[in-house]
Amino acid sequence: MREAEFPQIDKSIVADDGDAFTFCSTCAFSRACLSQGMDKASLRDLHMLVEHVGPLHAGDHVFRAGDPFEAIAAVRAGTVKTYTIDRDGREHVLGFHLPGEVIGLDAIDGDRYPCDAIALDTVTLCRFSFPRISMLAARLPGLQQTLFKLLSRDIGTASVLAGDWSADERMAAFLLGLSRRLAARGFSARHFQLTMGRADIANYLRLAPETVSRVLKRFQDEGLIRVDRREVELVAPDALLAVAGAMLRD
Amino acid sequence: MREAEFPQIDKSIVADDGDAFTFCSTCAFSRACLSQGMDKASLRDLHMLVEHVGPLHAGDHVFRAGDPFEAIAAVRAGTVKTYTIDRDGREHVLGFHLPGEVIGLDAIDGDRYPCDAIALDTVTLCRFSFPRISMLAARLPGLQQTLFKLLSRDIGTASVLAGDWSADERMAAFLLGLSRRLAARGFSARHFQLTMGRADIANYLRLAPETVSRVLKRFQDEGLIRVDRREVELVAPDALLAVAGAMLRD
DNA sequence: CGACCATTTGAGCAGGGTCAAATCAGGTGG
DNA sequence: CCACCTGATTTGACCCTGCTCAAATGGTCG
Repeated sequence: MREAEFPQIDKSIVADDGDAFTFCSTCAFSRACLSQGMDKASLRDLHMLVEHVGPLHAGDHVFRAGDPFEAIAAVRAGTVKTYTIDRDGREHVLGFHLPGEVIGLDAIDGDRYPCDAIALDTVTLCRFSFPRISMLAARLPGLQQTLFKLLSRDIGTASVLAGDWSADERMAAFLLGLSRRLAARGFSARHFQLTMGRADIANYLRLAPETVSRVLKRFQDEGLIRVDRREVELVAPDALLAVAGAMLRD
Repeated sequence: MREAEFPQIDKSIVADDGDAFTFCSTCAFSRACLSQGMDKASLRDLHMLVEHVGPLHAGDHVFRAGDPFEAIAAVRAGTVKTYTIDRDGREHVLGFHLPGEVIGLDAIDGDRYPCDAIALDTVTLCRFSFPRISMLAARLPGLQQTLFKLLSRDIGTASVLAGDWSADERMAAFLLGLSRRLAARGFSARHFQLTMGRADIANYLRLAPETVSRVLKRFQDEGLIRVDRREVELVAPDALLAVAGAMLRD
């Protein structure tokens, strides 16, 4: 049922020398590398150092804060939440990572992961040893560029979230952001499941869970969305975009 | 007067073949590269593609949002503010960049700078063509690693700022952050000048200027700091750290 | 001295947080 | 098949931090 919704994950590639191999086309690397015109031999080199992980189940950790940093990982299926627990015991949700997205990049600086990564549902991953992928990146300009871009993009994302936006702006941008990211992977942009609870959404958006609940309800009353439990339908995405305002359009 | 406060900027290096050249030791690259044990010949290669820029004066732009992205830059002297102006005309201060820090990293993803960078006082820079430094990074593992780390660190910094901290926590962390960064470059950790106005600080911390003013005053009344105009003295850094709490210690 | 700008100070307001209670979906056991 | 338990979500009432608006202060430079 859930599986059926997934777009094709793997892609068959025939290398120039005639050798065929299978490449997971969900992970950011393959997509980015393919789009950067990386040749097939290089794709195969990249493929060689991938370690497929999972399936993990809801609540399983991908890595924990303090673990020695060895690898970054691309989500193939499911949702991963990254978060920290500060000295006062408060949790800070850093992000939700959908299929195709890469986690662990913030660990490069420092030799340990600075946050926890936990599966919110059934998750599979591609794991890339960081020393090895750096080494490969030195040989493959396209890969190096891809890594630089992934890192750079995360800076931008974090900066936007750091802005002083209203609860409405945050919520609207969050929904549209999910929608766009899901659409980019072949899922429906209009109708999707929230894989995380209200408390996680609230924490991520720096709001109280009660506020998330109220804003969602108001959005529904205003005809912008329809929500039922964790199921969301964007009824008027354009109106939602207007609410998100500068947070998305900048 | 101001100049005298600056620690030594340039460092003389004698390459293995006996050639001597001067290397600016303020910029993050040289520091990081030196500490990564990069050999002298490589340092010279890096030095070859540096373009020294400036001095720029308060109000001069280093680059503007929308300019084609060509280069990243390390601040040698002065303070650079990065900010965006959103569709509603509101300014969002992204950061203040002190000597030794690198700007333009968030432009790598996308072919244009996503923000404006403006000098707050007299600024000099080292400019590195990005295509050329990437190419060099492919040859020099230490440089590639340095770039990855710089990018990764900025993700972490932005994530912390995105948290939901109180005005007191933000202000305390801001002051201590400046202090630490200045100290790392050889300036006094206890006594320094704010090169930015209250409005900029407020905007950066997502507070109102009035709140910044009030919090600073209260910190002074409580004996944590002494402020006069733009001059700050950290009277009780440890107490300030306690106020910053999890924002800095995590 | 006077204009100008940044900063401070004061008073009042409100967005969103907190606390507590009600509701509801899903899982369990009878 | 239904009562019951559990944890998530919603709803209501109230409060507080930090914002807004406005006016005062004070330093700087012609």
